[in-house]
Amino acid sequence: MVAEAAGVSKMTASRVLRGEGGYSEKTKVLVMEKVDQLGYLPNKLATVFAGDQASTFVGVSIPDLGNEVFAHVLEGIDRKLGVFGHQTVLGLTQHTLAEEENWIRTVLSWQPAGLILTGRFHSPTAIDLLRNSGVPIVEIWDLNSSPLDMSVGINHFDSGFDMGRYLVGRGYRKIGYVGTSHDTANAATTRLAGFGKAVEGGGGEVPKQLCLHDTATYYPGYYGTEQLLASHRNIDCIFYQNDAMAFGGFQYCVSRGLRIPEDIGIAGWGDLPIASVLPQRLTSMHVPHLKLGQTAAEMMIARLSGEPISSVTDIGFKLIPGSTVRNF
Amino acid sequence: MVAEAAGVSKMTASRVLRGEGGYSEKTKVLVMEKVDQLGYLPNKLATVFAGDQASTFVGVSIPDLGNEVFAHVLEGIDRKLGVFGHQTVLGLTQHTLAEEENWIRTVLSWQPAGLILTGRFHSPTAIDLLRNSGVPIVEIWDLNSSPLDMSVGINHFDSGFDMGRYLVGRGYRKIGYVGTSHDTANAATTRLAGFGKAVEGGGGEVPKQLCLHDTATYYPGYYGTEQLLASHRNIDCIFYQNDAMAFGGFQYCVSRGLRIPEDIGIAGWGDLPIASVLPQRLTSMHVPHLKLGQTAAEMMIARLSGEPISSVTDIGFKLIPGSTVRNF
DNA sequence: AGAAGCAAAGTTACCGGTAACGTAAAAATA
DNA sequence: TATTTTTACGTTACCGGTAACTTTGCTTCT
Repeated sequence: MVAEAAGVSKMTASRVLRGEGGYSEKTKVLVMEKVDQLGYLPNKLATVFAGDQASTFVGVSIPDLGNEVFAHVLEGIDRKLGVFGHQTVLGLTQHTLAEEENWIRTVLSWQPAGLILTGRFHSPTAIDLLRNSGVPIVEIWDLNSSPLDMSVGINHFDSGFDMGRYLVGRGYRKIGYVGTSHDTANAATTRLAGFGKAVEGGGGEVPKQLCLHDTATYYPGYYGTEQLLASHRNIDCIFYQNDAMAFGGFQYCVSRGLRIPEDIGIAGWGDLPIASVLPQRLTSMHVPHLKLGQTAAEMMIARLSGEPISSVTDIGFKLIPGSTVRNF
Repeated sequence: MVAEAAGVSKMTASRVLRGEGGYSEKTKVLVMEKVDQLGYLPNKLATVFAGDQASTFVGVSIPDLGNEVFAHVLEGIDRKLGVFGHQTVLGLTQHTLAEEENWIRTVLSWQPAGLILTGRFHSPTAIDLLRNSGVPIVEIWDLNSSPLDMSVGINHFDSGFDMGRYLVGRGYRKIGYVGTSHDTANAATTRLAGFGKAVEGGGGEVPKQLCLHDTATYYPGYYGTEQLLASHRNIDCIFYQNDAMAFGGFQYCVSRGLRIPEDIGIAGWGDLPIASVLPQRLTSMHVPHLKLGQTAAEMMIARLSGEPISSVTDIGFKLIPGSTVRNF
């Protein structure tokens, strides 16, 4: 420690730095002088390593940032964590459990205060690691009713089901789905399952078009729609993985001269900002992304400070009728 | 260290774990057995703290993630860093130097391998901290020709200037600007300065509409356009801070029955994915965001491994003519 | 058989903080 | 004035790894 250049023991310097008392005013001034002079910064590694202080890292895994939804969730998390003096260690898992597992191993070796993971599916090894680590864990996005530790999110199956029931209720029967596909089951998969159940239960069918290994954004929505419509006849409505894809699909339909909702209905999911400026209000499903992230961070903080909290929080969703599906 | 449960000294266990030799096969098996059994994970804090190994953290500061541009840059950085075994410690600075300074102080106390900072403006204290720390630093986004250490990005003044000259060349003279505004000068400010110079130098003028403390995305583009057009007459073209805002403005103009580009020209910036699905090709400025992030990470890695690199990389931009400005 | 060489360990010290305890001098009290 | 208490420090040990050095026991060679 450089502050012994002030001619005191490092213990005294440590006391001054932490302001815990037990030193004279004279000594304090002397030490602080040297601190300024040398631009001394404490080494947090040492404190945390010695176990004298808890770590302030929180590992946060996110599938990808090309999807606005996750970018907002991450923003919510990091902002809230920052307020409480915690730092985010980011991990982009690219929708694969193997990447997640690797990242978990690495982050755990850094002795984090906790982990926030997107999704409720993890590799068996990852689950072992997590259980063994003993650190607080929040699983987000896909509500896990029996979480490893804590969970915040929504029930994606139900949200898909509700949308399916709504569209069937509007009289649609051949409702296409356009989304992306990855190696790992995820929330979108669950949503689609719920959607399919509702539509098929209502006497309809769901032709699917999955854009493999693509990011759920505008252009895949555009070309996915093109492919879907080329391979199926009489589709009367399309449900998209999210609003960005729905917007891409919307533009494709418009470019083909299709009237919305007269010729074809369009439904998105997520209620992203872009929906606020479309010529028609997009039928969608509102999910409070930023709040979800903030809640995850708050649950983590609460757990770290020993406050009692319920381990599962359903953040809820709300169907937005919009005008891109018919409303007879 | 738990592996001494195997009945060997911790040094022997350490040797086995690192595979550096000097132990018998029997001992190796014994130790590895215990490792598996106990789910042992090495404590990186200890290794790095002792100085026996370099840290694998890289601090990355980003203004906000609501702006897709930065989300993509971050994605590029994190992916590339991950490939080389480094972790991103995120800092969202909310466009303020004070936040950045606080974050820098905290991250430096964690002994990071390096820092990647967005922008070339930093508080004086921050600059002191950075200089003193001795860690490699990459300033991104806004090209800094005399960087603290390294810099990757584009010359925003020039990119604004080029766009201004282009629009003047298309015959526009009263070209509005819609963007956001924050306490700190940033790349958008610089861009606007270049734009203003070109337009005014060409005999035009630039009425401005700045959305204070808002995120540069769709809706501010929409309402900013409304305000701009309400407070100025005869605006023949609008230049936006980015494509998302331009899209919001585009929608506002369409909703008002304005024809594009006949009644009003629209120019964005950044060439975001959304531009790929619009009914008209948006006039914009292409910037390789993902590549920018990757390059930043590569420069950092190169510096860390002692490879010689040039400290300033101009990643370049390219004007996309599009069809939202007239093309006579 | 004795010396030399080598493989397979063990020992010690250190990184930079802080807890816990020790101590000398000054201040308060008897 | 003698004794206790308090203030203002200093010392030692520890966190979990690893570098550098030492020790032990077994081969191998002369």
